[in-house]
Amino acid sequence: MTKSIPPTNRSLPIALIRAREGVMSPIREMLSETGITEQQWRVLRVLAEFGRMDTKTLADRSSLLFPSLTRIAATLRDKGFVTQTRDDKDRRRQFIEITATGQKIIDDHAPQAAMIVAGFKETLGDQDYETLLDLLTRLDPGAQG
Amino acid sequence: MTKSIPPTNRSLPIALIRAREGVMSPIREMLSETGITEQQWRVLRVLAEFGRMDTKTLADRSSLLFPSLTRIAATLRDKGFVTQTRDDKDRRRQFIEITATGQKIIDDHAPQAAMIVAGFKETLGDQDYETLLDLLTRLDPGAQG
DNA sequence: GTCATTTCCTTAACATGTTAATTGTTGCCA
DNA sequence: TGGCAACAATTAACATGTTAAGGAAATGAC
Repeated sequence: MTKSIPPTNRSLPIALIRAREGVMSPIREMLSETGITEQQWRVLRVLAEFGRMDTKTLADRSSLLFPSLTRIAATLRDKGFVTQTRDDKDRRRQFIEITATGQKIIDDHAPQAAMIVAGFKETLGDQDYETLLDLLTRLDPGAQG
Repeated sequence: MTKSIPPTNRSLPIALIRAREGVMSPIREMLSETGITEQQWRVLRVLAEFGRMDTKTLADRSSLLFPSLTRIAATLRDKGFVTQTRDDKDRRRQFIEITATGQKIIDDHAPQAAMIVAGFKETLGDQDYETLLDLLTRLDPGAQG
């Protein structure tokens, strides 16, 4: 019994990629009319949910690496969806806040996003859906617990 | 009861991203010494498992889009890990095959990859691991069933 | 106070993801 | 056979992922 890697059709990394693609495809389609990307949407959602915060916290909550967030923040600022302000007490740090224009993007598309997610919840069933979220969380070393 | 999107910590797309990052991080670390990327590894694995095949099938089995595969195939060819040959009967099509050098990359690192995956299997337990794979597959519209 | 260290953020460089446009071939059919 | 639709693959353009290096500001030892 050799210890070879599993066939690709039962590979966890590939399964994760395909599932993500399946979930993101309709969301990307929905976002295409807004002109913002999936990651920009994620940043706006975090800002809408938690309010003004520093860049490190934002990167963590958005699951983005710093270099990506730097670019995305610049893009969103240029589009007028967020504002960037320096921390006067520590001028290295920076705070980011969603604007009314950015909030409108969220408000206008949140219902449709909710419907898409509800569709997947229905596909799996409420119980399996929660089970899936729990199992995924257990693969995330950053999750507390 | 407003129908708003779920908080980001119970968001399916974000949970998928974080789980993928948790799983891929040690695999990327393992691959860093080989000089190939995670996607290049995936392509080589598919070729090692199924043998010579046309580009469309390879893209499908590797879960890669065509433009990505074009670049990756060129990179792997330059590194001597795969060969590309035109189909004489239909000169639009192309076949890709792993070389002995490429196969050696797989052979040399497959055990370590297997150990990493086994670690996650142990983390979740055999039962939950299989459950997770099943649930993920149900989110993939490309999966038959 | 000064300098090395640390921290936060940005840039750089390269690979991939994504969509759209383009090129080269094949097949069809009037 | 001539022309057009369909197809395979590439290229282009832009955004992000990833790692490494760089720059500015704060911290701490002395």
